Amino acid sequence: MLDQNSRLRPISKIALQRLPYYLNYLKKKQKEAVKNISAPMIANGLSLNEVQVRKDLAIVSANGGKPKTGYVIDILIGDLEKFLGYDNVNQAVLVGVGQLGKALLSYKGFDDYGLEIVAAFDTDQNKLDLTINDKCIFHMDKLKDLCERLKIHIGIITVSAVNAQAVCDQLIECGVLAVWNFAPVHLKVPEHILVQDENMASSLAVLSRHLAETIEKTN
Amino acid sequence: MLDQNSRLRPISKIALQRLPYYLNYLKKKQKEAVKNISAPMIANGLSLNEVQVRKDLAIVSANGGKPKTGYVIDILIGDLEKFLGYDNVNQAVLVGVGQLGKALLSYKGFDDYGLEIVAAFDTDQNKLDLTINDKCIFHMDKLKDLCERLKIHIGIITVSAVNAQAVCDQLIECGVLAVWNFAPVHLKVPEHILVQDENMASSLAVLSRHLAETIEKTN
DNA sequence: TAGATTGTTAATCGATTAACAATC
DNA sequence: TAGATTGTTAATCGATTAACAATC
Repeated sequence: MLDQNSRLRPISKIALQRLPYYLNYLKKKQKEAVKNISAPMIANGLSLNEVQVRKDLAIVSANGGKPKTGYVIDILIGDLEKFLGYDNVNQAVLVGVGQLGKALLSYKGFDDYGLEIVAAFDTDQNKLDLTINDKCIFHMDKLKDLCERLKIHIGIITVSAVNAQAVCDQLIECGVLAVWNFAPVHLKVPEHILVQDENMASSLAVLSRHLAETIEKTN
Repeated sequence: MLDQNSRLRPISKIALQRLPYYLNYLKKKQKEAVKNISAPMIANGLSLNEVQVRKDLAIVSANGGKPKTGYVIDILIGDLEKFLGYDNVNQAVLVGVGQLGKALLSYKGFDDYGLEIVAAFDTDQNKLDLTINDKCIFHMDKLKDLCERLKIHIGIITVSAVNAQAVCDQLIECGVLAVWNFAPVHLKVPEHILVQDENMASSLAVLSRHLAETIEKTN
């Protein structure tokens, strides 16, 4: 139960990352006209432990659930969206307009998660002044001016591994507080800056190993 | 130290995901003509604990390091690449040729990680028989035939959240053993099937919260 | 009332970090 | 030899899961 006049409730990163799964599941159930839902039900739907679900929801839920009936689904969805900050929009810039950069620029779904990419940057002359999904592509020269003027706090890095650290340094110089890094490198940043890695090489390592183990077992 | 005639060395998922970072760092140093490298050096370069680095390398390295000098960088790189299976190629199919699917199809870098996307599938008539980066796009009808014929073990899901579970079920039906899931949903799969999630909604939750916390502190 | 479910405290598990002997 | 570094055992830390009283 979350008291009204509280500050931000502490939550671990790993728990935080589970919340969008709850939200997705609850919205699905909501569409099926389900009105109440219990932790054991959610746990079953998402293959989680039911105590874990209850603990996660205790952080998020303003008024908690009721024994026997569980949580009111509409209220719980609202609490999750509020906790995840989907109501207030965070603006971001994207650096590196390659295939992946273009894909992220084109993606319309970020609105739902409270993210707005306001502009993209690249050094390639051929890409400049193009528009993708109504987002302009500027030269890196203009990064600082735009970020400071619009008080941008999120930088998305979709440049190659070799350039990622330099771009990261520039973004921080421009006042960015959180970096979404798609380059397969470790970025060194000051203590108060957050780097969220989306490292496909790491994911592929997990996939490849699972296959190796599975195939070994069948021998 | 890894004895020659061993089976696959056990490793935790979280340690496995660190290995590509080591590899990237070592290759960078190799380019700088560094010949030997120590765990404390790597730990410093990647902002990790040095004991953790040594334990990770102990799993991967065939002959270990030497006190005082550390590891021979060329050998360690070879050991890592072998451990990660970058020498033998895993074939994959991709389902869902939207913006993200196209970006992944276009990406040339997967070769380096031992992944080859052999074909893509969609249900949209307009996308069929197109070719992206030499990869054909087929109708879902042809999924099973192709997967079974080529013995495909990896399925990449880049369809929308609502369709992801159905696509996942089909892939498993086709003999896929590991699923790389870009849809922001939890997929239910049999025990022996691995799902590796690339959930951008989870990442955004982390970014958004960091901003909320940082901004709260400045008030 | 009976029992499903909540919220929370205690126990377990796994990963990280500290301590330390061995060695090049 | 002296000391940096290795590999490993022990201690710590945090997250997950089990146990249980409270309650609708």
